[in-house]
Amino acid sequence: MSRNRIVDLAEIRSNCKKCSLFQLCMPMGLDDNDLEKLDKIIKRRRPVEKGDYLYRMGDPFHSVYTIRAGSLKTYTTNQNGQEQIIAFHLPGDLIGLDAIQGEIHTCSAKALETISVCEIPFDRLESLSQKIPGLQHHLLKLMSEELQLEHCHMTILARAPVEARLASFLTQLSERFRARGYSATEFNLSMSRNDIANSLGMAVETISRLLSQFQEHGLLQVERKHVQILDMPALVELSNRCGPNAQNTRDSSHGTA
Amino acid sequence: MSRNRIVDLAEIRSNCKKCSLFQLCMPMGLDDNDLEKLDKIIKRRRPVEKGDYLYRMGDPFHSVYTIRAGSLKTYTTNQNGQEQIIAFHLPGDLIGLDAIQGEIHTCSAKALETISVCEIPFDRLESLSQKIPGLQHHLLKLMSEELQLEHCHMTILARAPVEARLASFLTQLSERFRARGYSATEFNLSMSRNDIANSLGMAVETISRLLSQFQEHGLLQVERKHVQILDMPALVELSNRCGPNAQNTRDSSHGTA
DNA sequence: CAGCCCTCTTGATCCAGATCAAAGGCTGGC
DNA sequence: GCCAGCCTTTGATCTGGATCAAGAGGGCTG
Repeated sequence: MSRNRIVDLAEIRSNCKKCSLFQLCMPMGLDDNDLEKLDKIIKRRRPVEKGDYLYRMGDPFHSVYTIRAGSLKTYTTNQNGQEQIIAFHLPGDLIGLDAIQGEIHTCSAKALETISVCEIPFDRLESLSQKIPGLQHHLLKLMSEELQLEHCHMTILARAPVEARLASFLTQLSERFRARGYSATEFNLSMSRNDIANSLGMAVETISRLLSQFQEHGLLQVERKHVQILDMPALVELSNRCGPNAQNTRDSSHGTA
Repeated sequence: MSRNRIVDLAEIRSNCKKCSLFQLCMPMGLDDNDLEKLDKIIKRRRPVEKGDYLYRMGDPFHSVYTIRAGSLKTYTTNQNGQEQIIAFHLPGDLIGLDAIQGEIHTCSAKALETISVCEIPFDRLESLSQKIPGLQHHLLKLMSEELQLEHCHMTILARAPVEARLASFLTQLSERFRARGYSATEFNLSMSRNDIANSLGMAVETISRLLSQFQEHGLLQVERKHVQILDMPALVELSNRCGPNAQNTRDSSHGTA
């Protein structure tokens, strides 16, 4: 199981200071002393296999997690057992902060592929951030950012036509890849069409149709999980157009507006 | 303008310790010493009139606000000028924390009626919470709670049929009134039907029709802004049923399932 | 007090996108 | 290497809720 992961494990043992994701997950401007303190409270965990849970809705809350590699989804489950995906998370993301209130996880976190994470016991993080002002600010900032992202997502869910939803999903993902030093125009989707549909409040069939349509219109190239964005400005334009008449804006020869 | 508000102003000048909302907006367990420190950084502001802004999207972020009386809505505006309501806020709510990241307000906050608020300069709140562990924890907890509420809202926006959306809105509002010591079954809606529709991702007409329908089914009594809930269990049931066949569950004689 | 405007309600129609159906492709297991 | 099962795509149909339309009621203004 872990035989072919020895290299990963070795890498995982490296400390915060050497971690390439450090700038994403933790505050700039911590001095070496603070860094060491932080490093001490972090537990490196064994990789989590695809489909496994980092935590489940209802679990007691003890730790938050930063993703070192791979991606995962967080989702809630309602009375009828239907799941609703809240967000997808990429390397550098800090997850679990939504469970501080109530001290019970209100989402489940499931790996979309094999992932590795750092576990940070929350009580220790909290007392550490009591001592390190930059850390406290960083935590608040991260939660604030999460709120902003969700506001954006809510806006999309409430009003946007399907084209805008998918375009928005793709451009946002692209932006996040760019921020992590990956290509912004070419990437692999770690989530299924079903997951995309779920997170955007749509049907799988609609996702599939739209991807084909986007490809036809020359916005992107899609082959199974692999996506190459060809016309980013058009996609961005589409994603902003949450109003009426959100059709192809590039080729206006047969546009409706 | 403020001539008929002298009494309010007097009340507003009272300090945190005497404030009836204190338990809602600030952490339990602060000792008198801490309380005084907190009290010192809080500015009491003149009432904000109905329709006025506490802050606007794009404004630089300096302060967070606790609502002392009245209610307001926060909303974002997209490229096309369409607004999307993020949330309604009641007395005791602390708002503005979503602007920490970026230090620019990403929502506008507009009074639904005349409100009074306490303004808390964020930098001072932050350094104070650096000294008072309970305060830091409280801030984190409040943001965590906000995240949870938004997850819930997102779930509703993504999937729920209109009956569930409205039922959920009403039961949540009821719950919040109860938490503030008001009646959970009889209250006035400070927001217009339009605002309700907007926040739930629906059309005004649908809100209107559903309210009539709920009334016909004996779930509630509604007269303009005034609402009296008659069958809370049924409403709760409706609101949980985010799945298919979310019709009247009480009278199963003509149910579809 | 009349008039206007704005919010709300109710009815009729329409359509975006869900659902139903069915046929490929991959992928993982044996 | 082959089979089973899932994921994805594409087409056909259906429907929930939006949109369009038209009053009705309330409240603010002059």
